[in-house]
Amino acid sequence: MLEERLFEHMLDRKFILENAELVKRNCLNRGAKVDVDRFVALEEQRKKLQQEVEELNRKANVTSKSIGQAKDPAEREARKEEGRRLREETQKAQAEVDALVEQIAAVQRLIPNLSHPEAPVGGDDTANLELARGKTAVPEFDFEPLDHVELMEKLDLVDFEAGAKVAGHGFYFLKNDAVLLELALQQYAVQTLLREGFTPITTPDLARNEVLEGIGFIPRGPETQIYSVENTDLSLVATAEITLGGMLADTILDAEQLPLKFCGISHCFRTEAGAHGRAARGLYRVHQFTKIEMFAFTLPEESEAMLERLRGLECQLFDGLGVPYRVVDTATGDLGGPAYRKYDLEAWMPGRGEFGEVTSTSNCTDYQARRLNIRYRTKGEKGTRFLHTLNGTAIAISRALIAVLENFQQADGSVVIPEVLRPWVGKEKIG
RNA sequence: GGAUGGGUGGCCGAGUGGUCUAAGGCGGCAGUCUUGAAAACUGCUGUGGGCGUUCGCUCACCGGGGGUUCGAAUCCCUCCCCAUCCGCCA
Repeated sequence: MLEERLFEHMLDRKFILENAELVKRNCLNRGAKVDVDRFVALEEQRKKLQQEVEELNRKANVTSKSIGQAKDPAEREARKEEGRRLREETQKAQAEVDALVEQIAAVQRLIPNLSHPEAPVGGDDTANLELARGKTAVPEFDFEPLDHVELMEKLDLVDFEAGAKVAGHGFYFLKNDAVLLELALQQYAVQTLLREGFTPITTPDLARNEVLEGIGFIPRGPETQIYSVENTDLSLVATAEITLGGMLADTILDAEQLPLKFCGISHCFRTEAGAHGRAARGLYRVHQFTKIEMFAFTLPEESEAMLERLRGLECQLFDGLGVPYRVVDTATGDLGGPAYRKYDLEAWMPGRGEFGEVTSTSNCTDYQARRLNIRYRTKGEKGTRFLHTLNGTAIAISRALIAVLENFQQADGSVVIPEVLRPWVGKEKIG
């Protein structure tokens, strides 16, 4: 019961007002510096002023309506004057409200989603909690394993120099069997999800900034990860999550239609501002890659089960590939703005000798739905409610390539193709 | 890129300055009838907010923003989107 109420008003102004302490604690856990008290004070002031505006509006409406009926010209003039006075007053009060709303929104934008009670509390990724390991054991090599950059260059699978020449550092050309591998990984992911009832979709690679903001990105912020297109309100998408969520913006669905599950294929563009140096070698942190993304719209009471399902699918995909990985429950400080709970899959990367993130799945509850105005209607019930959105990586090509190549490398420098990919690659081995 | 026509409630669609309520239809819900269902008939039926002890009252919303006016779906400006045709093009 309590939880249901929680979802219903999550992070709208009323909820924040009525649960200021809870919101404050959550901001602290997430490392979000937000002045919740100021929000409450401003919002209370706004509510009072808003009521005054509405009362003035009501009076002005009454006056206006009476003019059409007044016969006497002098009487009409007098009422017009009264109307003018009222409208002027309204405008003044409204301007005050607008100014308040702007200040309130500025604070509100900084407030992250609530957090799942079981999500590990902590400031950053060092507080993340390992939940499980994949079916495949971390490989023991009887030789010194190469990292994917060395492997790919030896096998003529990539051209980083040409990428840098054409588009700058962080861009690359895939070549030869790497291209077949990319296509195979796409097929493998899409075919798997098709069997699970997902609707395959290719999406635009650009989106309006409004949509980016609805999903929770800040396109023109100082630390943005987003490429903006000059002289437009468009940005290159950092993930198909943006376009898939935006696809249903301003939509009211019937409850029976839910859940909707999409499997989107798009390119992803990231500036990676300030991320140079650390783990930046090769394909790990690049400005462009292809990604197969899962996205689900669900009823509020079904989103937690859906998150487990998306995580299960990610495990299934990487178990199927034969790539060793661990599942991590993301700590509150590392959740970002929209996620209520997030699991990452981290694949073993022999070249680095450590685990590296390859997928991420989040339950964003109604945080994105509220900002994008995506609701549902239940038969026989009055009104509408915000639905829940979830996203999860099926396969991010660049990082999946690292994991596959590094784990399947042989002593002679060749790479065995995972069995599930062979139908599309058309061979058993590269090199 | 050029031309033209459009954007109205869950959907379709009327509405070019003022009768309190955005016509009508479809869909949906309820009722009558029926053994049950369908059909027919009758009634109800937009979203969000505020106030009020049930009934209710009220504000905003006709693609977005701005303007004219006492009063705008309607007039003006601007932007966006959609359709059709032409041009260009993978």
